[in-house]
Amino acid sequence: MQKNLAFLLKQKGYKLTPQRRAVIDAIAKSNNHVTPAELYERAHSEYAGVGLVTVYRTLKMLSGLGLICEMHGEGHSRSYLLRRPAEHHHHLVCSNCGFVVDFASCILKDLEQQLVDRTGFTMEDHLLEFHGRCPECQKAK
Amino acid sequence: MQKNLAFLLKQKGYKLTPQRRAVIDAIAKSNNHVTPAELYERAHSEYAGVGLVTVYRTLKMLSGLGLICEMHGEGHSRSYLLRRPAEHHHHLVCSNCGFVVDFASCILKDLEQQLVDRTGFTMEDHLLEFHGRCPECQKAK
DNA sequence: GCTCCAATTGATAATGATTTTCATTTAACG
DNA sequence: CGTTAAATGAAAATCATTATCAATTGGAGC
Repeated sequence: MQKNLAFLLKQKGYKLTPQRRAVIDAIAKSNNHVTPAELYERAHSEYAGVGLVTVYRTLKMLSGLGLICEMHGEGHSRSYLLRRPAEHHHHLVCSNCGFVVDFASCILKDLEQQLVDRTGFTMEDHLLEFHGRCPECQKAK
Repeated sequence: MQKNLAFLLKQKGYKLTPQRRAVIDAIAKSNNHVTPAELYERAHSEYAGVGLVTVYRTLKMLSGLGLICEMHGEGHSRSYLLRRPAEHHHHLVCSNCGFVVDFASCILKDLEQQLVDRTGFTMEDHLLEFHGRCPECQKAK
């Protein structure tokens, strides 16, 4: 289990229940994005006392704390989740197997400034994802 | 009603029903992105013979033809839709009122190439959205 | 105009993801 | 230990979206 995550939870005044432990464990162990349902399956098999509802609640909490982040897919439009490498970053996702590569890019700063100048918007956030085929899946096909 | 859209439909071998007319009208008239539910409301009030199911079906068809495109939001994660200015482009969305500015940007080509070189992925698509406050909403607040 | 047939339709039911409700349990504190 | 607010699971409630299916209809050919 990720000591830092668990510790941070306590710090923020959240109780550290075995259910949350199980969910956090399951996220920490997965090196891809996962759906709440998948996460439930994994967490539940480790510790039977975890319900799907609690998975949703825990994910919302972790998301609120900025410890995980949501994924937005192409066609699906169902929300996925992924562990976050702390700083601002973006995702490159394999459309076949779901493998995710994180990358940090501030190439957008220029573009952002151009848009601000042109439109008068104030910027809050942006969303950038690339979709393609990872090397493994290229071989497989 | 958008003559070009209706005409294109016919060209592609789709029947031009009054229901579809109403839905296309409603999209063409709205200058923001709209949910299927909103669209149903508008189309239905114009022509009562339009059901929600038909809205979904028509949207899927239009999307397949590349005449409209889906939006992926921040928190919501429900799929939105917007009329499309034909070519590849991205969106700048006001997080308050939903006003959308389209912009074309190929600034991503460089980044895309970098990622290809570094990861071995083949690229299929990407998703880029900026979120902020439009000038109107800045004033209002 | 009329006929005909595949395409289209709406009502309804089904599905699937997420949220709410609520009575019960429990972590963390003293 | 005892207390208490927070957290829990089960079940029901909400949503958005899709599938089913019998009835309707656009439009090509006459």
